[in-house]
Amino acid sequence: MPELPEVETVRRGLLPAMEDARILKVEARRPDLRFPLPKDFVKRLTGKTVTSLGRRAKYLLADLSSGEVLLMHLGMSGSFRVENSGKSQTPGEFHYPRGDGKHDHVIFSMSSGYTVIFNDPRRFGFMKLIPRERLEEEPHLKPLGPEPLGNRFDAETFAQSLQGKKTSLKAALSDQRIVAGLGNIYVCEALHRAHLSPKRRASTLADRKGRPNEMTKALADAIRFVLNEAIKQGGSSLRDHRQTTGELGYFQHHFRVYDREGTACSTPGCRGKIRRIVQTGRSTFYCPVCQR
DNA sequence: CAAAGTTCCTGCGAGC
DNA sequence: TGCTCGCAGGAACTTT
Repeated sequence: MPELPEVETVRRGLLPAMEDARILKVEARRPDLRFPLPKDFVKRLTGKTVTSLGRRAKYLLADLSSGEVLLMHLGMSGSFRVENSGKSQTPGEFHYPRGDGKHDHVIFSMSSGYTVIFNDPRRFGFMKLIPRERLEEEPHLKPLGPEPLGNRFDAETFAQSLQGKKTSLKAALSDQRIVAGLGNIYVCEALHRAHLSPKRRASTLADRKGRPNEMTKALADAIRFVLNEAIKQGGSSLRDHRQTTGELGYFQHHFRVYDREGTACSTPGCRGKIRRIVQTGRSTFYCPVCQR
């Protein structure tokens, strides 16, 4: 669930606690998340300073004074919370944990005075330590396509990667090699805003030479727009977190199609109704009238 | 019950 | 004909 805007929101929320702060203590309360924690995990982190906290697609990267990078992924249910003198706050108001502490798996005590707690009920998240000079070869990062909000993503490169693809636009946008960081929610939202059907062949967004057309530009713009809006709103709080009592992200109030099956399409003048279909095993929400 | 992100596996069909 | 490749679909991991 955490897609690019949620991960970016988490990153910003963690900055005051982590950036330029030393890790005084690490507690790993279980030996594994999705994968076993790295060997000597606690030892390799303790006493090190986080020199910067970055993001690539849905991954967080903490640069350490030891020359290693702590790579973190939230999986589907991972969250961080930041605590200080008994009070807790959410990083960027995203993903407030249930508060039972039951799934608090990794705890960092920082020299900033904050404690950073990684909570992940479903344990699809993971943490990994990588020497900085080997970041290029990291198997999780290597296949990733351009950052949608970065300079290397534009209609030209987008068209080139869609050229000749027989797969649907939904599948193409979900493919992290084409553009990195979108998940089910923002794929649906971007396609709706670009008025393009999730079932449309990806290759129709490039000409024979792989050049962009109006649709390519519209979709690239819609992707950037929807991600920027979501980041402004502090991300989305997701359906299986709706019972939580803490601060939430607000972007879900801006969903135009996601989880809105049967509701009227919000496109001005459109009389369509939002439909749900299943593509490559996942729900797709779209308007069959204004998305072509 | 299905939902989420990622990776891996199988099987189909198109095209060479 | 037989091979490779792209793509679809499903399984797996886990919990509410």
